[in-house]
Amino acid sequence: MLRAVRDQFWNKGYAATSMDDLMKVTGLGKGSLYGAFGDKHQLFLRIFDTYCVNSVESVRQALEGPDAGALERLRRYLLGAATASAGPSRRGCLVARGTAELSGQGATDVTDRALTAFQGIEAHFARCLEQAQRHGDVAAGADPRKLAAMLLAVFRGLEALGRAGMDEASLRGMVETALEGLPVSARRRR
Amino acid sequence: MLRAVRDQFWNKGYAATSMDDLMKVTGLGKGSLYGAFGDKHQLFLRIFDTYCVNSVESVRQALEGPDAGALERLRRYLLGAATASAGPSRRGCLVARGTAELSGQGATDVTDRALTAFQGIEAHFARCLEQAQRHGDVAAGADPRKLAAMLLAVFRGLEALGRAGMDEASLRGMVETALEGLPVSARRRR
DNA sequence: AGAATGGTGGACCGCGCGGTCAATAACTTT
DNA sequence: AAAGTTATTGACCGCGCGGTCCACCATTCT
Repeated sequence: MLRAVRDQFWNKGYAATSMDDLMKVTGLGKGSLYGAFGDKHQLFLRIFDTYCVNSVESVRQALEGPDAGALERLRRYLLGAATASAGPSRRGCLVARGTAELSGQGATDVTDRALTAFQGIEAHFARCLEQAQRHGDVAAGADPRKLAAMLLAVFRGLEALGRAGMDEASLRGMVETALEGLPVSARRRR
Repeated sequence: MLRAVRDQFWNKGYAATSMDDLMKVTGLGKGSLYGAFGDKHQLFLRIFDTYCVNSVESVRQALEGPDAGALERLRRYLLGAATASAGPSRRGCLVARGTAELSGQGATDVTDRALTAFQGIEAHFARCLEQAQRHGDVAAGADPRKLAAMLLAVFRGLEALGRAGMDEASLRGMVETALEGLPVSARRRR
């Protein structure tokens, strides 16, 4: 049922979603919604929060594994994100949409959660890069955290560009180019 | 006067901006607005369009110059974007905000303009990188268009992360890291 | 000067919004 | 089975929305 609410916000945005929409989509009466969550904003926040947590968790799962395949897992994850952002599935990422819409009118509760999520994702990228470094796929001298931060920017860029309708091939190309730019350990350099 | 409308949309978003807000901010009567533009959506589109054109143009201007300083100009531009995205100025980029809010309910007129703008910016990045390549700051074998696309992703990522409240130092770091990843011509490699 | 013209303002419209609340249904307890 | 208790409902509220429309006034033409 929370999922239905989430999809509604996800598809139409915060302001464009009315409480009647939410009634229709959940099958619940208006009073029940207000009784359980108190507010449209609070309801959104609830949805947004679990979405953020899930996002970070799904990144963790996707990157989990032995040192050997770490870089490849990261690559696959980012390419998957590129494909997902591009498809005419259209909806993109709720975190991006929510922050874009609600930042700037004092909704620090929203942006704070988004920031935390982004930092969580960045941390997982960094851990994955450390693994890759340990395995020798990334140069020993490199700073995994800096690289992770930069890949996070690319990651969010994919989402933004995908929303504008950029095609899948271009987005995947960006990922490849970014990964090619990672410092490779000397013995692996072509 | 169009500037006042633009600022309103820019600060509050599309859905959250009412026609009364626009009346107040322009000093015009409602009938005048409708007489001149016909519609809230059309009015937004008008604003959005010129904003897109101006954005691309401002990139062009920022990157214009001799081959010698091309890479440095690009670097400065991206660092400036990082700083601008981070400040508690808050408003960020109207293209990003508009596409995030309006993509997905068939508003292809909005996303099309945004996509065109992004491609224009990418093209200017690529031209600048070609210059840098000609001057020997970028490896001869590299593909400036691919690099430009990747930097575009970083660029849009900065905006998205800045909106979530990420601090300026982090954003600037991402730019530096991305630029360090560019293939440097052999004779300049440390 | 007076008539014709067209751009302008803001009262006005119906609607759908976020939010409330008393009536009611469903379930628990004895 | 009856009483008590909690959860659910949808009619209802006032408001502010996007959009319309006409009286008004400044300008121009004769």
